[in-house]
Amino acid sequence: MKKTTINDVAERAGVSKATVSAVINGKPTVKASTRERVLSIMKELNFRPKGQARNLKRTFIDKSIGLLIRELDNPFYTSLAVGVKKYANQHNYTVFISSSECNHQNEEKITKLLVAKDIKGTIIAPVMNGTVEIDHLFRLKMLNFPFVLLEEVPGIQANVVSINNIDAIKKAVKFLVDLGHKRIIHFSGPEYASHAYERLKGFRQAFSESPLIYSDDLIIPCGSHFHDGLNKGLDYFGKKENQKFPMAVVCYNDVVALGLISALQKLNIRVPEDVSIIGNDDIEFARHWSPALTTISTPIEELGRKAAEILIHNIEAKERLKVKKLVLEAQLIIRETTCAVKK
Amino acid sequence: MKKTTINDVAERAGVSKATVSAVINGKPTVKASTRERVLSIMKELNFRPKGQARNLKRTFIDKSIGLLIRELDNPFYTSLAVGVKKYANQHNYTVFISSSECNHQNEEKITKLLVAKDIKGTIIAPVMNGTVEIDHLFRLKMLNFPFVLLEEVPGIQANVVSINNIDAIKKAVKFLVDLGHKRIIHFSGPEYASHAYERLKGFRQAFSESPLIYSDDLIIPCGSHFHDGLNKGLDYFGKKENQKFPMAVVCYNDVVALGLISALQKLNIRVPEDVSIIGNDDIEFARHWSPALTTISTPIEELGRKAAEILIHNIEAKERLKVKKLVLEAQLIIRETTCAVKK
DNA sequence: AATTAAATTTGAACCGTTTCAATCAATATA
DNA sequence: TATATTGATTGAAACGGTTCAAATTTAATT
Repeated sequence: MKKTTINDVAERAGVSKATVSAVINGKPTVKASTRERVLSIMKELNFRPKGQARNLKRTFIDKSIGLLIRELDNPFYTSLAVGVKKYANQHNYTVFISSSECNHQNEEKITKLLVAKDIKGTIIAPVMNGTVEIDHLFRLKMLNFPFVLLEEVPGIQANVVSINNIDAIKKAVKFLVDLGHKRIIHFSGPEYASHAYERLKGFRQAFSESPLIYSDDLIIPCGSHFHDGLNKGLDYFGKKENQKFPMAVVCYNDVVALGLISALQKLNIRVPEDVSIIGNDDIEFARHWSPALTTISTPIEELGRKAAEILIHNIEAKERLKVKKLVLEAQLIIRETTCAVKK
Repeated sequence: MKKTTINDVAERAGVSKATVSAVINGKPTVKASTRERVLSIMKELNFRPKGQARNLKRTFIDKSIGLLIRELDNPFYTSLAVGVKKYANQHNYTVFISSSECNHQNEEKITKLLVAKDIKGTIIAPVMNGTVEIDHLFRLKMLNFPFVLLEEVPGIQANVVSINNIDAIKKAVKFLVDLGHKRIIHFSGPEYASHAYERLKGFRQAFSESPLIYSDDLIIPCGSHFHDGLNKGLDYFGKKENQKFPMAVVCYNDVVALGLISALQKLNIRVPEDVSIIGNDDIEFARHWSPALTTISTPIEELGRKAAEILIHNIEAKERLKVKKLVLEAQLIIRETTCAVKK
């Protein structure tokens, strides 16, 4: 069962394929009656001219980049996309976003498609759940397909723009320690998301640089959504043995932190007097919540903008460029969900 | 300044282009030393094999659809994308999202790219700011490129899946009227977004079906973000002459409604005793806010799923299909930001 | 060294369009 | 009526890869 081609249309219409082509492209030279006939046969045969073949001969100015994210409904990636888009649009590039949903197969499939479709380059937030798979990245390098990673991938020499998540969490923990907190726990993010992993790592490192002693039960596996924070919060703080106040929780992200606050309100536990809370991302809701959320502000939009900048620079470069690594710093924003421990 | 092609590489490496092709595709038949040589020349010449040309001959299973949205950072489109993605992934399709940012030129450019890249079809949330431009949609029809619209576009006979926004707002207004409200205003959305326009239209129609009398100053132009609701709220209710309580506000969307609530809290105006508020979308935050937001729940994810279903059905259909129109109904969710007017 | 088998490489056809100089048809002009 | 002009159509050559049967080279066997 072959697809119908321009030849089929031409034959059926009793004209040459050059004429059909002229109709497709709206050339004014073709006679009205011919055009009508060809058009109706195109419709009848459900003819879809193959874009790939068309672009082979004609010169089609095509400025397009990909943005391969991990999750669609994570505000982190929304901000990121906004940053990418702003820079890209200024430079006349169209961006196509696709999500791997943290599945490696998907990531691979998407990169293949980007290459197949002759997208000019892509930004990738790589899936990194335990085992690192990098074959597809090597492939991109072999094909000289420009890309920039939003995270360092072991074994791959490539452009990376990332946020210093480890340091960010360390700042948060240090802040709490300085406030006199002795009991600090972490509501951690989805395992597959590697910035979640980094935040976890930062949490551990912070302990080793403080008088506190780390133990694995300080990590409460949570997730990335409001209901994760809410449910895990109800679950954890619903148990009497966990209510050793005052204490503090560093959350994977703001949405989880807000969910946790709701949980604590339902349980009549005071924020911040009983439990201090620190979020991560500084989404718009964070500052408007009551109490306003203390959080770590990661320059996400900036991250996107920088990534786009490097990518587009690579795409348009004549010569081969040196690989570039860029690390953006996060910042602690102190609001109302943290307070000092009373002596 | 020509691009380097497979011929350049072949010549430089002293092999035939068939061999270079074999290297590109990782065929195991090529001798290791040859592979190395070719590879290094590919790198030296910065050779990027043209995907379009590659796919001409080989058979590459390519299941991809586009999703053309209006705004990146609008939760409406995030939910929509999730719905589309769920259905698409089940059927092995990859979705590429791109945003027009409500600019017509962009919309046109994106559709052109989708066609050029041989994406198999697309879902479109058309920009509709006043003047309707439909040339690009006609073009899609001519090329038999499958698409489904998320809104009826006058003059275009196409698949449409939409939400009955008009009726949704009418339900909201009727509910308020039944509660005894006499003064009901509308914080309207961005002018370019046509569902914002529909909601406005529903608001007007609701008046004509009630004892109330419509007047244009009941419409407060606002926007779609939290800060829009917040700032407009402070602005409007900061003025003494607008404080005719009790009254009610129907908001363009939830985020605006939540912003408005924050504004009222700052102004020490009670919700819902002084001002009843109704949102739109039923985002996750709505139910968790305090007070929990009364809102209109639009089946957004369902909208996306249905659109994807129809699109993919069209893509895979052998014969030409009849155009399909589907309207999904919204539902009023009563929570804590609305109350009856005391006699 | 001759023969056979296995490993590499290659020439030429092909994929489905666009392009454009050349041709053919229709109309206007002398 | 012959000729020039304009309008429509077309044939054949690209475009930049992939494919695969056939040719060539290298290694193994007798």
